[in-house]
Amino acid sequence: MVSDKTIGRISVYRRLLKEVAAKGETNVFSHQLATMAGCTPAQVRRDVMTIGYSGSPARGYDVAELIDSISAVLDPPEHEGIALVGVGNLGRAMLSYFVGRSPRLAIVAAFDEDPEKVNRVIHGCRCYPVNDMEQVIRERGIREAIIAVPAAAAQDAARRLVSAGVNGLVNFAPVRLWVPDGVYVENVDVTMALERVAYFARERVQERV
Amino acid sequence: MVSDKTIGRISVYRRLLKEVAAKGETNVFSHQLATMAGCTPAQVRRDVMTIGYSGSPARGYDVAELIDSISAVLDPPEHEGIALVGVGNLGRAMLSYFVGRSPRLAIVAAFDEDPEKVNRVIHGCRCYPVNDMEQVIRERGIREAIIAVPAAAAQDAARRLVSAGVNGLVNFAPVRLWVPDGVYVENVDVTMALERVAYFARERVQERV
DNA sequence: GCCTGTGAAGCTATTCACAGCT
DNA sequence: AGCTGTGAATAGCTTCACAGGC
Repeated sequence: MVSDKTIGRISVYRRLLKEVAAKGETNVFSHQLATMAGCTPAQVRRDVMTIGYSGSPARGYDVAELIDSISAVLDPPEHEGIALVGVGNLGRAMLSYFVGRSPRLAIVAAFDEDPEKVNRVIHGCRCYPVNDMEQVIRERGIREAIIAVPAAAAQDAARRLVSAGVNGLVNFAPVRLWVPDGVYVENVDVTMALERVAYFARERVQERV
Repeated sequence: MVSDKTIGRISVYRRLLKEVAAKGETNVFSHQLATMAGCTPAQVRRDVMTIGYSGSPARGYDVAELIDSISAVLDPPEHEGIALVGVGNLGRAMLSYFVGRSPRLAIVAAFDEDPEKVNRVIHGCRCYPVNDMEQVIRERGIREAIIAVPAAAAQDAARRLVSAGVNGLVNFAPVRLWVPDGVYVENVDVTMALERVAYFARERVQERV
């Protein structure tokens, strides 16, 4: 079991490595990856060690091999479909964001209660009525979902998703979700992010005085 | 100086406290807040201590006073306007999200290069052409910004924002931004969040076997 | 009895520093 | 000379556990 911090960073490394590969580079040193990722070389080496890959002192890491090693950890053994609940502005942003991304993780079903959206295909993804949620999720064997509904509707969405078999959630609603043990929730809290930025932006300025 | 973890949690506490206040409760115990926030009572007490508030063993914390103490840390001394760069789906989601929120932090100017959007008012916020960015930000004394543009445009947006005086950024683009010392960047990395959820959702299931 | 405030302990994550390799 | 891999040290964060108060 790898720590959540390391999982987050290797996800970033992989994205950077793909950029490096696109430039035609075949090898990369820990200090280069560290500069790109905004962390220390020691951190990169420790993370790489954690996932069981190793490079050579002479050439650093083989870009393609490191991408494969990271993918072996991050990627599900087979394609996994993701559900999206809520096709408002945020939901559509998620759809356009994940269109044409990693084939292993793609949004395959969206849910909304707006009759205008239901049964239409939005950004390449079919939108179902909320009432069909349990059925579609079971049929497709969906295990992860993105909650992009207003705060008041989030808990109920989570409950229904979990009851249909979902055990991983990305939650954009500004509420703490109650879920059974064994369900993993990652909260993306924009208000918190903004308040944090406002605080540290102020503090940093004062620091320099 | 308070740690970023604590700043994040007290932002959550404040939101929860406002819910508690709305129910008419005037006092709350650390274990109640902890349950709502998904952390331990000791953590709550430590955070409250850090920001210099204290409750009473008999009544716990006074809800209104604790909200005020948190606000004294989090809120800027006077109203601060925030800029939004990129009025696509994600940008509009941010606008509707922050409409009618805390009066202390509000999006006061949006920027986009789409002529269809420029000079219109969207969700109550005026949209300016990207070319006016420096000028509007200087005139309004804006210090924080949200970057909601595609990855390829993010670094340039950051550069222009910082050159105009912004020193706090919430970045939704999946790239690491290069900014001078003294500028605080909070990355909201949705791909990372989703990959993490996929990983831990899988691991947790295996754990139970 | 059940709460808060807090020193001290415990844990986790990060960084150091250097042996070993090319 | 400059890199990786990694045990050891450090730093930072969380939890324990209990004194003190109502």
